[in-house]
Parts: sequence; structure tokens; C-alpha cells
Amino acid sequence: MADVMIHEFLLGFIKIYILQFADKEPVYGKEIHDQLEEFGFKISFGTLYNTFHGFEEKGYLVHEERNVNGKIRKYYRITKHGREALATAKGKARELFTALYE
Amino acid sequence: MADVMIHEFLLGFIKIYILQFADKEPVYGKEIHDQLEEFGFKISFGTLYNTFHGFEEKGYLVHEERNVNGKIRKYYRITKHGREALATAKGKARELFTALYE
DNA sequence: GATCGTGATATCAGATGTTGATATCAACAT
DNA sequence: ATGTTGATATCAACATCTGATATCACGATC
Repeated sequence: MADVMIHEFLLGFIKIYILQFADKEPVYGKEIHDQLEEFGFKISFGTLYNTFHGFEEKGYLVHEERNVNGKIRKYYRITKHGREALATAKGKARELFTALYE
Repeated sequence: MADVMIHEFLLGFIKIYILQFADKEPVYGKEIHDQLEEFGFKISFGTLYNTFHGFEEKGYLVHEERNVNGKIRKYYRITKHGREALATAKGKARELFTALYE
């Protein structure tokens, strides 16, 4: 029940977090999926990979393939444009967040 | 451009804000729509009224009709159950927010 | 008491976003 | 070749969002 609610409210927020993560270090899909799940946030693989593709189309992220233990991973990292978008999104998120906690 | 992005990221967050607002004082649709717009957040009337109805179905809000200057407004206020949902959502939002700014 | 104006709410068809089960992929092992 | 494995991709079914338009309830005007 809380799961559904959290999802309705925070899926968009999770997408900001993906950009943020990719700003700190290159990330790949499964990693972020599992990490989010660990903290009680869920995003389906369908949405997750689609989000990566969308961000790449918008020029927020670029990816590079790496072979890790014989498996291909696509590591995404942020671009200049993505960093600008992230800053804007964070700023707006902060505004709303402040309104929640003032 | 920023508008679209903000929306993709923050629509869910805006819904938490609606609950929060209804926790402080009774609110009606147009009021919150215009107030959000003033701060650069947009939510369509379709989504907004649908959100009110959904929250009422879930038992988060109840409404009461008031005649103001000869016009009917539906003022929504939060319920006990809604307050619990709000607290949960705010807690989770804080977790994500903290991750963004640490 | 019929018609109009107004602020607000409701609707719903079309567009867009999400899901998750399933398919596919690339590398390595046997 | 065939199988295994970790990961990514797909896509039909489903859910959500939009916004133009309709509707509502009341008061005013004639």
C-alpha cells in the first residue's frame, strides 16, 4: 500500500536521482535498480532502461560499454547539458521540498 | 523546455504538496492550481481534479462545499489517514532529497 | 422566470508514460 | 555447438495525464 503511494509520488524524483548518481560516477542500469530497491524505491526495468534511453536522446547522458567478468554493461555518465538539467531540477525540487518542511 | 523537464520530474512531488497544503488549511482546486503556476509549477486541471477525487477515494481528503460570492467551491481538507500518508511520503521524499544534496 | 455571465468543477478521447514478462545479447565455459 | 549468466531491450497491456470542452450552481438583469 505504502509502496504504491510512494511510487505515485516519487517516481519522477527517482529520475533526478539517476542523473545525480551519473554525475558522481558512471552507472549502469541493474546497479541503480538494485540500489534503489535496497532503499525501498522501486522502478521497473522497462521504465529504467527507457529513462536511460530518453536521457541519452535528450543529451543528458552518454554511455560506454564495458566488459566486466565477461558481461557487457553500459555505463552512463552525465554531460554538460545533463548537469545543467540536473541543477535546474534540483533547484525546483528544493523549492517544493522547502514548502513541505517550512 | 525546462517546463517539460520539471513536469516529468516533479508532478508526483506536487501531489505531496497538495496533501500538505490541505493539512494546513482547506483548499480548493483553482486556488492550488493558480498558486502552483505562480511558482512555476504546472498541473493540468484534468490531473488536478482527478487527483482530488483519487485522494478522496483513498480516504486522504474529504470535501465540503462552500458558496463564495455566489460560486460553489469544494474545499478539501486532510483526514487522519491522509495525514499518515503524508508523513510517510514526506519521509521518503526526505530520504531522496538528502541523497541529492549530500 | 428566462437568459446571461461567471468562477469553478467535471469529463473524456487522445496522447503519453509505466509495467513486467519475455526475448535478446555478448562473452565465457564445457 | 550448446549452455549459462548478467545484463539490456522490447512491447502489448495497462495506467496516467492533458486540455479543450461541457457542465454546474448561483446571482444579476431584464
